[in-house]
Amino acid sequence: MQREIPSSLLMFLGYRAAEDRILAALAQAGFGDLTRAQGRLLAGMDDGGTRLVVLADRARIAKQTALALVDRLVAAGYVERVRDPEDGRARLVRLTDRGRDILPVARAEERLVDDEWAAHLGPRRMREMRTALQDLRTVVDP
Amino acid sequence: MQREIPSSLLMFLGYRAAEDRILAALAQAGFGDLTRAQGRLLAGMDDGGTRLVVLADRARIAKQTALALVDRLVAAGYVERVRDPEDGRARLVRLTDRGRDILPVARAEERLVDDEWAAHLGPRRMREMRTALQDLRTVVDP
DNA sequence: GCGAGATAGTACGATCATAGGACTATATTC
DNA sequence: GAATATAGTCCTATGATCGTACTATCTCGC
Repeated sequence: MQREIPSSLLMFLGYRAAEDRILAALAQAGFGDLTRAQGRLLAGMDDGGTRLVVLADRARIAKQTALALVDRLVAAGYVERVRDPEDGRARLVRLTDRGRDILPVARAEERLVDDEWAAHLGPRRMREMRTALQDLRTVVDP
Repeated sequence: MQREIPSSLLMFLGYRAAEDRILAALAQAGFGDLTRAQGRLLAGMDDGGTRLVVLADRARIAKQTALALVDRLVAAGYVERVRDPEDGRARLVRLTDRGRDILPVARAEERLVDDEWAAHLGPRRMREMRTALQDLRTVVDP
């Protein structure tokens, strides 16, 4: 009798496979210099710019780490820092035009992966899995 | 209308939360020197020892990376290297007595997390989510 | 208004994680 | 037995990660 595989490990496999796919698609589209950690940071950006601490929080990293990643992204021309009009301490990290070109590629691949998973499970089970995962957010992402 | 959250991101949240919990439990039990990457490597070990390339494959890292992690784990006294009787090129990475003490702690916390999730979703939905995740392995973990 | 405490960003420095390239020893295949 | 594949290793370079600590700014209670 085989030990039960923890749900979290199953999630790791899915997450990691999807991330690999997105990174590969980005490389294909000319964004081969993006690293995994940079990608995770970018995934947390919203239109109009995002504060460093928010990015760090979303990517589950310390703000010093986020700072280093943003520095690299700035150097690569993907994001820029602008003043936050609402808070003199803060600055907003915002996508440049080049950075904005990443989004459609990443989202298309994200969507493709989701569609493949849905094709494998069938629409009903896929929907159920997704709602279950979403419901777990209250436990997992407080 | 909010953009749909990709399933893979939902999985990341779950995986990461569980990993944090396990790491915290291990630290509590006196294994505070274990890092995230070391933990992921240890999670891939089976009784009787495991080859480096297998560990690398399971943790989704290059064998050079696995080598470095095993070196640290050896130095920390958690694993040892023994000859592989079936292959002169290979060596088996095996848990020491101290390393074996990690397992019950990690598994108990793993289980606790799974139980909490089940309590939140209810047994039926938890079961459905798990089987869906398991079915995705053929797509995601070829 | 003002002072105490919280928060945003940053800097420094140490350590770990990660992998490309290349090499050796052993196995496998034909 | 020769050609090829595989397991482990070394060297090296780069990236990721965070503890500690500091400054500037904001917020809240008085």
